[in-house]
Amino acid sequence: MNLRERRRADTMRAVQRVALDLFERRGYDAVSIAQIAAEAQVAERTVYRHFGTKEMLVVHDELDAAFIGDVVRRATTVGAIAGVREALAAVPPEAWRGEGAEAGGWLRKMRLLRATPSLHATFERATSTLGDALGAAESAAATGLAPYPARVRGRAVAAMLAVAVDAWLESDGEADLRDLVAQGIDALTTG
Amino acid sequence: MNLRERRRADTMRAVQRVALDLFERRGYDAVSIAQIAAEAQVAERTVYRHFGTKEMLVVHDELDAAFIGDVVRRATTVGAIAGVREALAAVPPEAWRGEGAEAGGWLRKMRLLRATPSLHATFERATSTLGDALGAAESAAATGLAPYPARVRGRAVAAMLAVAVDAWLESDGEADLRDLVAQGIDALTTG
DNA sequence: CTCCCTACTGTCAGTGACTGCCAATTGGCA
DNA sequence: TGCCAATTGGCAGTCACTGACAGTAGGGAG
Repeated sequence: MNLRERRRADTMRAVQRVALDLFERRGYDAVSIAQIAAEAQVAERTVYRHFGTKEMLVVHDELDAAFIGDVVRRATTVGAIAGVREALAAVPPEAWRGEGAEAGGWLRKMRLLRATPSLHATFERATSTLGDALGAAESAAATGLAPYPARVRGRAVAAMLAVAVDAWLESDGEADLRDLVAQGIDALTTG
Repeated sequence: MNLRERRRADTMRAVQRVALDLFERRGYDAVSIAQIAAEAQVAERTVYRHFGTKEMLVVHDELDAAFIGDVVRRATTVGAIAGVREALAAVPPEAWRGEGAEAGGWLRKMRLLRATPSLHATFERATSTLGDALGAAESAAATGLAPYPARVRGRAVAAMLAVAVDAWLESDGEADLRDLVAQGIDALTTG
C-alpha cells in the first residue's frame, strides 16, 4: 500500500470519526459539513471529494460492503435465505455489538441511522439494492427460478433482514440478531 | 367546499401539472423550482408551501393515498395478501393505464419515478411505510399474529407490490398489474 | 353592509448541500 | 533529478429549503 493511499485512508477515517462523533452528539441535521471539515482540519471540498454526500459519512463502511458481498456470493449457490443465514453465522457476534475497535462500532452507526429520519430513505434504498442483488443471485443459481419470482423473493428476504436489524436496534443490541433472522425466515416461509 | 379551498386545490393541480410536464420534458434534476414557479405564475415560496419538497411535486397524489388507505383497511380484516388483491380488483384497469383525465395519468408519473435515480429512495421509503402499515394491520387482524412476524410479512408483501409495479413499468403498462401481483403472491407463498 | 379575523400569497434574506474550476503541493516513478 | 498524476485548498456559483414580514382577499359576526 502506497504512502498516498495510506494517507488518503487515514484522512477518510479521521473525517468519518469526527463526523460520527458530531452526529451522535448534536444530531445529524444539526451538523454542517463546514463544522466537520473545521474539526477534522481539512477543507470542506476534501470531505466532498472523499464521501460525495453527507449521507455517505454515515453509510460508508468497508465491513458492511464485505458482508453484503459475502451474502450475495453465498446466495448464488445456496439461495437467498440460506445465504443470509450462513453469512450471518460466519460473523463473530461481538462484531455486531460494535465492541471492536473499528471506526466506533456498527451498533452506534445503525442507531444513528434509525434515529435520523433524513437517512431512512437511504437505508431503504440500500435494502432494495441488496434485494435485487439477492434476486439476481437466486435466478442465477441452480434453482432455475424465473427472474421475476426470484426478484420478488430477493426483495422479500432483504426486507426481512431490514426488519430484523430494526428489531435488534429496538432491543439496543441485546437480542441475538441470528435469532431474529431465524424468526423472520419462519414468518416468511410459513404462509 | 369553499371558494378558498377550491382555489387552493386549483393552484396545486396547476403547479403539479406544470412541474410534471417540465420534469418529463427536461428531466427531474434539470428543472428548478424557480422555473416551475415562473411557468405556473406563482411565487417560489407558494410551491414550497403546498408541496413542501420538490419530491412531493411528483409523489403527491390523492388517488394513491386513497388506494393505499383502501389496501390497509382491507388488510385489517382479510390479511395483507388478500387485502392487496381485493383492493387491486376494486380498481378499474383503465385507471392504472392513466387514460383517465386526472392530473396527467398515473403511468407517466410512475415512469418518471423510475427514470429518476434521485427519486428512487423516496419510492422505497413509501414502500416500507406501506409495509409497516400492512404489518400493523395484520397483527391487529383476527389472525392474532405476533407483531414481529406480522411486520416481516407486511414488508415482504409491500416489497412484492413494488416489484410488481416495477415489472409493470418495464412492460410500459402493457402487462396486467393484477396478473403480476398474482405471480408475486405465488413467488412469496411457495417456498 | 361593514368590520375583523384568518388563510393565502409574495418578497427578501439567509443557510447549507453540492459542483466546477484553477492553483499549489507532494508522492510515485522513469 | 525531473516529469506526471493524485491530493488538497480556495473560490465562486447553483439550488433546495426556511423563517420573518407585509399585503390581499375570502368568510363569518354584528
